[in-house]
Amino acid sequence: MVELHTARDPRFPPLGVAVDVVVFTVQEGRLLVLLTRRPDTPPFAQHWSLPGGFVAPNESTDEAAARELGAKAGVQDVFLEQLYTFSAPDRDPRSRVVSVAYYALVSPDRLGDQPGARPAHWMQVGTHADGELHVDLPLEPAMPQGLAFDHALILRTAVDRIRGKLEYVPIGFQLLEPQFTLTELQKVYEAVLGQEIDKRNFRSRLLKSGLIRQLDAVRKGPHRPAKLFEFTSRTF
Amino acid sequence: MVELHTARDPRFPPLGVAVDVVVFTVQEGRLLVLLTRRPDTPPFAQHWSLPGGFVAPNESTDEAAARELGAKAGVQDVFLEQLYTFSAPDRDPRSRVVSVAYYALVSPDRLGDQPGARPAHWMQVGTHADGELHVDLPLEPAMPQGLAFDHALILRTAVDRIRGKLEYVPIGFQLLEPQFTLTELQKVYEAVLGQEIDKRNFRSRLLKSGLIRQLDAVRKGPHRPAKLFEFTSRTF
DNA sequence: ACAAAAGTGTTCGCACTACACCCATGC
DNA sequence: GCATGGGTGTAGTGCGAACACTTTTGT
Repeated sequence: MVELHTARDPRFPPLGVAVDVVVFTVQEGRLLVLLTRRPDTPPFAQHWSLPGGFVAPNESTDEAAARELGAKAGVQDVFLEQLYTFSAPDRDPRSRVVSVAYYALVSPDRLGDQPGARPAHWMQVGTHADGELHVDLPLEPAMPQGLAFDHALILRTAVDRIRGKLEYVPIGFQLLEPQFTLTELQKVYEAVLGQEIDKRNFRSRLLKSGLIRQLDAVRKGPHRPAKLFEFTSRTF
Repeated sequence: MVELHTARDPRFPPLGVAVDVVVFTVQEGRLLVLLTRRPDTPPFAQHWSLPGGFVAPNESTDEAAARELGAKAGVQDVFLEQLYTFSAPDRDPRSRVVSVAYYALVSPDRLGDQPGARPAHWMQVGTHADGELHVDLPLEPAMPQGLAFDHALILRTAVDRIRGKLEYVPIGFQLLEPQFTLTELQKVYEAVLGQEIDKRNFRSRLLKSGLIRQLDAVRKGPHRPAKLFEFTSRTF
């Protein structure tokens, strides 16, 4: 802890502390992550990067992450949890910056306009057959490849986390509107996990779990209407 | 991230960054945690606290935690993982300090002398019937009660983590010598989980898992000798 | 009537739980 | 021979995995 110095010990100067937020959503069966464009100046000029920013003196990293989420994605009161802290001394080539990474889950209906000053876009996170991830960065001419800083590592860590967590914590509903059909819920699971799920097993498991409750309404579509469900509790 | 300023933006000054390490060991069926004594000066004068210290400019938090572990507990090359980052603005009343907490698992045979300048002691972590934790702090006269800073929260987070992790990752062997008996392993599990385990179920589960291999040696004692085992891999 | 998505049950194997007695050794 | 910890098996139950066809609606 803090014993080695009282005010400032020159061997241990304060460091830059930032938050980076991996914002996920699922649309049309695809897992999407929000990326922003780096400025035209080095380092990583014009690369894509995770939204993030420095922590202010009077706020926790949780608050800084929530603030970033509002500023860059235009959303509030969404699922947001700490992921991991990345601290390699050279992760930012300009100066020492420790990044406390967060991940957020946002349902498409809560996505507002993106008020960010620089462009922010939703990119699909795909899974190769060998388990490797790839982000579908647009291949504009002369577009730099790869994510800025160590953001590819942060993204991979975040995807691993939500996949592991999805299997034993009901976080899937964070990516859906309050009312949903079982097929919609299954599509979310499949998008996050990157693999298909058996429909009958999925449905019986969810119904037995007591996590969801059937409503008296249906979603009409071009075919047979689907029963609507809601989660029994929005907190857990 | 770094985009908001290049060198230094006065709204986002650098912050103190420290590591705190929750070092666990198991001895005689008791889960122990290493605590150090705060100095005689505020804040938290003479309170017990987790070992920790500031992060140097040229090291990662992983390296800082390993360095702390060597300095305060006298051990190297032990299991050490990042736990969580604690960042409440007022968690250190003197100045803003963000703490990246780690937890370590050390087997008793690897514990060396404690080279720390101030006293460090192993305190038992017990579990009440209602699930609450308690640390058996020595009740010296005029001894301040409770851990310094937010260290009670960090400890509780660490205990929850190793309990959850023990059930699906083989971390138990980190707390044992390379060769061990099944009873010794079971005692470790019971100490960490804070509850008793059925002997037959425990043994059949471990043997079926393939994680351990029986050796041709036995541990002699005052009674029937016990077969010795080792873990099939020391990495996972 | 046809296309498309919704909805539904059974079997099988495995893992977890509960539970009680004999065995090998030192003293 | 006795005290002490080491070592073993079975029955019951619940959960996840595999697997294919019928139903309902819109067009």
